[in-house]
Amino acid sequence: MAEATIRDVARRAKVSVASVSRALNGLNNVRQATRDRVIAAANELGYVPHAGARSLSLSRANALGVVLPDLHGEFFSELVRGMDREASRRGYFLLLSNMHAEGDQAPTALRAMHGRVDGILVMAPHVPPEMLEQALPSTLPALLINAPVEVPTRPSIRIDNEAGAQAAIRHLVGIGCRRILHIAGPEENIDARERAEGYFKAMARYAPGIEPLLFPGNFEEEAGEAAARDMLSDRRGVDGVFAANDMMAIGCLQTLRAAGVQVPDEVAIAGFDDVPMARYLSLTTCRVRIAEIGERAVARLVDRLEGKIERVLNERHQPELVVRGTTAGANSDEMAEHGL
Amino acid sequence: MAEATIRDVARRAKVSVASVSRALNGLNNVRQATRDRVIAAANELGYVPHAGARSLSLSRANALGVVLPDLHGEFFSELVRGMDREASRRGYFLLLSNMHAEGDQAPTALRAMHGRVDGILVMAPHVPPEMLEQALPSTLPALLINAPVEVPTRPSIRIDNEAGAQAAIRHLVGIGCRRILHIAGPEENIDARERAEGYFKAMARYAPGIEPLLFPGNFEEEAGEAAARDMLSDRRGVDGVFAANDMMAIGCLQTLRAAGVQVPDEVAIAGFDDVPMARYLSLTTCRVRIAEIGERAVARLVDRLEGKIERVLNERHQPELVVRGTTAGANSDEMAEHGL
DNA sequence: TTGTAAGCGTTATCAA
DNA sequence: TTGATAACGCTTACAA
Repeated sequence: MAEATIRDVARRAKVSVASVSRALNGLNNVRQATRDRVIAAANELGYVPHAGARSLSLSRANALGVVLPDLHGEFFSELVRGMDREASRRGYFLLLSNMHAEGDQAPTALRAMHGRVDGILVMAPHVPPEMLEQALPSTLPALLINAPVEVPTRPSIRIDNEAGAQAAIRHLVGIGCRRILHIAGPEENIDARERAEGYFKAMARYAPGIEPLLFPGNFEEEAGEAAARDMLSDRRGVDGVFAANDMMAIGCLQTLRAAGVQVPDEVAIAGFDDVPMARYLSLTTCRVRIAEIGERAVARLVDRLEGKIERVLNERHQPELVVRGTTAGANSDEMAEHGL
Repeated sequence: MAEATIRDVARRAKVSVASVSRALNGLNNVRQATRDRVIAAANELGYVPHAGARSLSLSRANALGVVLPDLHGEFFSELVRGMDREASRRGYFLLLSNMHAEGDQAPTALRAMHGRVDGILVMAPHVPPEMLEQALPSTLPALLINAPVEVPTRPSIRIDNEAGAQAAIRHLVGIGCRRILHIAGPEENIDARERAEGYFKAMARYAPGIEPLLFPGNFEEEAGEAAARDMLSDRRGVDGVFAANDMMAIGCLQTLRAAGVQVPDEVAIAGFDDVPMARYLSLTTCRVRIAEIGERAVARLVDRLEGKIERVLNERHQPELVVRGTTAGANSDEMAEHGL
């Protein structure tokens, strides 16, 4: 049998479709007896309202589009988990569309969302802003997550990468590191660029006169391994490593340890993100509460959809330095307490 | 300005809406000149078809509903990643709805999908089958992932937990373990139950006469730690551990090692899942290719939606034993090669 | 309090 | 090859 429609219910309850709609949506201009009849009929028929038709009529879909690049494990799930949590709290569905980093999939994915979502959450750390601006349907409210730059006209939420990097360097210097190497992320990635920027600024500030050392990476574990091998062949006096993300920090850590280098005694290591593995390897890192970012993103978008005006347009998520074994030198706590 | 509709395009191109629809959808019964005019007009107006209206008219939404419980990190993202990959390949969107383990959210979530998706993928390892069957809209094609039992009328995809458990035990016995402890998962979880079942069967088969040892757990790391503490206080001759998932295996491993127990020499440990961390900790485990399950699930559902009949109704995903350091005894490879 | 009917933005049928 | 027009399933004026 085909699914029952509102007309079937109306027929069965011997009322008009309008009354069915009113009764089922809890409007008060309907007699109790009528409402009861309608509800009974709906139950008997196993009637479920057709969300598509409903949203066409109401011109709102109660769904949010989520456009993400190919993300690495934890980052993806945490982000979506946070979004989902807040979305279901607010009564919205999430419509997912991964766009693969390359290609011109972004515009396509965004267009296809028109008419099925009320707003979109876009994460595109690699897409140039003008391309993004062009691809975004002008009428569809959007919130940008980690966009390469703050598009002035679009609300956004970003990680405060510089603050995180500064905290990490400050801490490394605080436990006595001087020649600190930065394993950088991919150049086209805004987070990577900002973390490097934070590194340079922090070095100038906390370790003035000491020349910064950069090793180019790509956020993959192998890059950290490569950096470690490089150090093993020519140490250049490096006594600290700040990697642009945890995976590279982990690669570096494992390779150094395997070669017999004492961490943190000879070389201290800090990462960025606080992936679950960081805790197991006791890696010092800048914690990014990804789920929280997802929640905030949804909350802000829904607020806007529901007419609440925003005070802040561009929000920054503050990472939190988590000190663990890879930097926990003998007297680190004490030194940290003394402000450096 | 409001979004342009098909009527605006029609007006601008001086044709009927029917022609616009035909032209834009690539039907061939439209003159080239007309098509050009329509396309030009559409571009000028920045016209994007309204997916909701389209799907109402076509009575198909090009979207799949995904109903998942609260999953732990890697499992969730891998599953969704696999689904998304296949879905975008096939031209479908994913509509996400986490249902939280408790509550009667399942029926609600499922109902709300009516009219916005063409089929649903449901994962509900904890929901009793009759409740599930009742909640599933009878007209909406569904594919069950890890359902508690194979509902005969519903296609499903499951992990072959028994096979995985048997392989693990066989391997442990093969490297010389005899008194093997099983750290079980939650009782209401079908995977956990099947893994325990596999453990019992395999013990009877590969270590006949040796009494099985069970420690109740809940898939959380802490349960593994508790099991380890239990062993530390009373070893009972345990020389092998098979945990129902990696997290518990990891908890056990860390706690034993911290207490100075040599793994694998004194106690060998194997888990289940092959979470990313397993590789770092060199944990032997049964690999479940989660993304692959997601892909298969989408592929099968879409096939069905598109009229391809299925030969297999209930499919089992075969885990693969991955031997690593926590069981790699001196002569394990050799013994494994000799078939035991 | 109820019913009739006009939308919402498409596609598809049927004539022309 | 085109255009009117009736669906699709719902909500909501407007009338009664």
